Amino acid sequence: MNGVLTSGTAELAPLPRAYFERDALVVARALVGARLVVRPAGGAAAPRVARIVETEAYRGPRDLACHARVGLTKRTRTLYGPPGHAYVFLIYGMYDCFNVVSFAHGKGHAVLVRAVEPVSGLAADESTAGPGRLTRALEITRADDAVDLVSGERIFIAARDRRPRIAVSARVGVAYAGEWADRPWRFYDRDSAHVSRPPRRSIGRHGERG
DNA sequence: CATATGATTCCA
DNA sequence: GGAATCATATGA
Repeated sequence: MNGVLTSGTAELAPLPRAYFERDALVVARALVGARLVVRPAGGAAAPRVARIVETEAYRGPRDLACHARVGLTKRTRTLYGPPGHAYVFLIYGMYDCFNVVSFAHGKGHAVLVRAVEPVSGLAADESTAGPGRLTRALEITRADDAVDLVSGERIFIAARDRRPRIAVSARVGVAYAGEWADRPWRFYDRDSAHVSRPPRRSIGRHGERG
């Protein structure tokens, strides 16, 4: 299984390991517009394909919003593992969050995927805006923790087919992290209607554009 | 062992 | 505004 798929005329192939071997801040920005592909268990059903429209960078133990702040534990084993693997964790006892381990083995960097927009193979009525919603729609669970995203077997990420207009903001839901919560480490597609927390709609000509 | 809490979502 | 719901982290 090399993971190569065809979607119309576009080829979907897994991004290489080197793509993920960069600071999470770089990977987070690069992933906006990339496509997330999930092969349903069993392999009979069509792959689910979605375009990533919102991400956040988490940058290791010094970043007090990052799970890596507690050091290497059973939970953070994957986060501290090699880049290009999925780090999936349960949040609030109810939702699974999908992350991509980045930078280098032992660094504790990851990129949280916060929203995607459906491309193919997804139920049209299910929302994919929000980290808990997209995993539910794509059927990504903690069972997928530590899967290799480069092998192309179960989950992989394919390059963007066009360059999105990217906006930046502070990360969501990390107020406990003090000054780290204010870092502009959230990236989203300005033109997507599937971002989890859209910017305030500007009224008139004085509104900022993202 | 006991307790607090979270990279969220949904409902009133 | 508040509940749901539970694995993880931390302290007794």
